[in-house]
This record gives sequence, C-alpha cells and structure tokens, in this order.
Amino acid sequence: MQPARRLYRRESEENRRSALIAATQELVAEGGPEAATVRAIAERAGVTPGLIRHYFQSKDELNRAAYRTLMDGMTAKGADAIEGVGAGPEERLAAFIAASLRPPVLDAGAVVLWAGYMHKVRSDADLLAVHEAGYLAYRDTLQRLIETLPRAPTPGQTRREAIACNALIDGLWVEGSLLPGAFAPGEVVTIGLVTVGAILGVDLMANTALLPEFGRMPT
Amino acid sequence: MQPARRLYRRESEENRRSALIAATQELVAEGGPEAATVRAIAERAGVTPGLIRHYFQSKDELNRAAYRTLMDGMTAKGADAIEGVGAGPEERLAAFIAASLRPPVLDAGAVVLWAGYMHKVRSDADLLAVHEAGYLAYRDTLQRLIETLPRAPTPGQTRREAIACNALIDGLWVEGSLLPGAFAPGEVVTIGLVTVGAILGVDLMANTALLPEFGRMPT
DNA sequence: TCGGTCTTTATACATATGTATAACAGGACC
DNA sequence: GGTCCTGTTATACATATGTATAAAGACCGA
Repeated sequence: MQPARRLYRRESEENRRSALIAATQELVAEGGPEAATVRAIAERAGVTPGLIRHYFQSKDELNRAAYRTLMDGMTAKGADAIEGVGAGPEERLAAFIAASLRPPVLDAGAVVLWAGYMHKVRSDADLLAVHEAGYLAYRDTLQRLIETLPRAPTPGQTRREAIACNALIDGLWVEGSLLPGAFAPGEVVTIGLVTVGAILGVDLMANTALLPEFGRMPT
Repeated sequence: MQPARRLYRRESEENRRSALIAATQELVAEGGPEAATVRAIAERAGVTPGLIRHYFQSKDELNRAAYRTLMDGMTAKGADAIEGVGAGPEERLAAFIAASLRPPVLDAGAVVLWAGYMHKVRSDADLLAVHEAGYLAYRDTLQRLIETLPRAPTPGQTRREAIACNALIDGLWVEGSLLPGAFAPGEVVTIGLVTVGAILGVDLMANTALLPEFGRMPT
C-alpha cells in the first residue's frame, strides 16, 4: 500500500498568488525574513513547496510581490481613511493622521514586515522603486491635504511640511508599534495630531470627539 | 606534503569580540540578517568559523552583542554632538539634532542594520530591553535639552514634545538615509531644525552658520 | 630552549534551504 | 464516461548553515 498522495483542489491563479503572498508576509512579520522559507510559506498557504515555483519564477520574485502588496496596502488604507469624512480640511487631515497611528496600521507585525524588507530595498533596484513610489504617494496625499488648509504658504513650504509630517508619523508609527507599553492609550494619536497642528499652525484637536480614542459625540 | 595549516596571531579577547561584532554589523548592513552567516562573519573578521563559538555561546548571542553595540554607539554619538558646543540651549539642541541627521548617523547601512534586528527585538526579551533602553536614553537626552529652553511648559508637555521630536528625527533619519536622492543636500537637517523649532516654539536656525551644511562663519 | 596553556584552526555532521524535474490527478470539455 | 490540459504533488539534488569536537601551534614563563 502506497502512502496516500495528498488530495487537493485547483484554485485560480489569483487565489494562489495572494495566498502565497499573504503567507510570506505573515511569516516575515512573525519571524523576520529568515523565517519565510519556501517550505514554511507553502505550509502556511496550504500547498506544497513546489507550487511556489509554479506561480513565481523564484523566491526572490515572491518576496518582491509581497513587498509591493505591503506598500500598496498601506497607501490604500490611508486613502480609505479620508473617504466619507466630512469636508473640513482640518477634519480630513486629522482623520488621515489618526488612521496611520492606530491599528491596523499601527501594528508591530506591520513594522517588522516593513523592516524585514529594508535591506532588499537597498540592493534591489526594483524594490527601491516600489519603496520610493509608496513613500512619495503617501507624502503627496499629505501635501495635498496640507494645501487645502486656509493658509498662505511660501514657495516650497508645503513640501517641507509634508516631509516633516510624514517623518513624524513614520517615527510615531515605528515606536508606537514596537513599544506599545511606553505610551498611554490614544497617546500616540494625540501626539501626532497636536504636533502636526503645531508644525502647520492649525488646531487639529478641535474635532477629536469624532475620533474613537476620545469617545463619541452625544447624539 | 600536507596542505599548510593557516598561520595566525593570538589576539586579546576584546579585539576578537569587537572584530566579530563589527563584521556581523557590516554584513547585516550590507545584505540583511541572512547575509551574516557564521562563515561570512568569520571571513570578514579574518578568522575561521570555529572561533566564533569560542567567544560567543551561539550565533544568537553574537547577534545580541552586535545589536547592543549598535544601540550604545548611536546614543554615544548623540552625546558627543553636544560636547564642546557653546552653552546656549538652542545651540546645543540644534547641534544634537543636526548630528542625528547627517553622516555618519544618517547612513543607509545604519538604517538597514537597525531594521535587520527589528524582528529579533520583538521575539527576544533581552533585545527588547536593549531597544527600549536605547530609545528612552535618546528621548531623555532630548527632553533634558528641551527643558533647558527658556519656556514655561505645562505638566507633561515636555514629555510629549520629546516623543514628537524623537519620532520626527527617527522618520527623517530613515527616509533621508534610504532615499538620499529625494532630498537636496542639507535639506534633511534644515527640515529637522525648522520643524523642531515649530514644535517647541523656538528658533533653532539662528545659529546655523555654525553648522557645516550652511558654510562657516567668516573669521 | 623547553613545556604548558589556551587561542585558533580543521574537520565532521546533521539538518535546512532553494531549485529542478517527473509523476499524478482534478476538473473542464466533448 | 472518456480525453486532455495543466495545476499540484512528490522526489531528488547540490549546496549552505549552525554546531560539536579534536588537533595544532602561538605565546608565556621558566
């Protein structure tokens, strides 16, 4: 009697690719790049290792896809945050910032995943382009939100402000995710809003009652 | 005739340990954690692989030592920056910030090295403690510098400001290192100083003529 | 100059890793 | 129900990796 050959279902290419990408991301988030071996990825995705090379030319290509998906997802979440929010410029900016500084964006796994790909960003021109595009997309969204504020900026000012606000959010994102115990609940969001307000000379805390961290408005 | 056994010199324990740690850091900075194999580390340090386990109980222990050394070095560089600088509070703060935002601190290798250890920070309680200590040491230095400014802060204000300034500097450090082409020369330092100034309500650009980015004072 | 110590090298080993190739079988189509 | 395509598994392979152990030789003191 032979050892039974494993049963399986055929799946669409899209399903398989996204399952493999998700498995890769989970493993990198949990244990760093070295934990994402072809065998571990396959097991997590519920397939056998050979299938990886059916959908991706190499493990490196799978990693590139995983990084692209990560960056796309982060920018998409940012765009979602300003959908359906009231039209006030300060309100929209505050919603965008707050969304970047609380779960699911503020998440240790996401930070570790992002960090795990950092060296590949340096050595792989393809990934560097992805990184740069993602960074600039986020910064541009920020800059456009800043431009809608009722102010009269000097030339180049909004660019520098967008860079600064982006850096601030990045830094809070990393430390808030990695050391959640070092901050009070909602403190990271508060600091983000207050500080961006100080940088831009506006008050972003005026409508904080709309944000979950600060309770809800009485109806 | 036997293949000649390799000649060697005996070295002090301190020399060997630091050489192995430096080799580990270089390799992680260049190619990520997976590039730092025992064989590669040994070759870079000019020894044979077996010696690693003479000085470190395991590869993990070497990695821990490498991370500790990294964090210690970063905080030491910050402390150096405010040594021998004039006594003006704004001046000292500006020097501290500027030092964090230009080489050798602003360096892609340093960022990749730091990022390469991030997942170990999460999974290893020992490294988490090192990370937290390094983060808080830097932030405390910042907070103390902020407290020397001629202002009357409300309770908790300097803490929040220190967190914000730290996050800003971190973010600028990462993006400035990873995408040097995205910023004009000296722009990262300028944005750091202007923005921290806006956060704290002081002018840190008053003495910028002392900083190398902006040329030297006429004698 | 000669032992003795212990740093350093050399070798071995079990396992893990990415990749290549062939066999199998699910499911669509006639 | 039979046929064929190809998604999927199974197996093999060369190499890389961390670790363990023994042998060797560099340097110190006499």
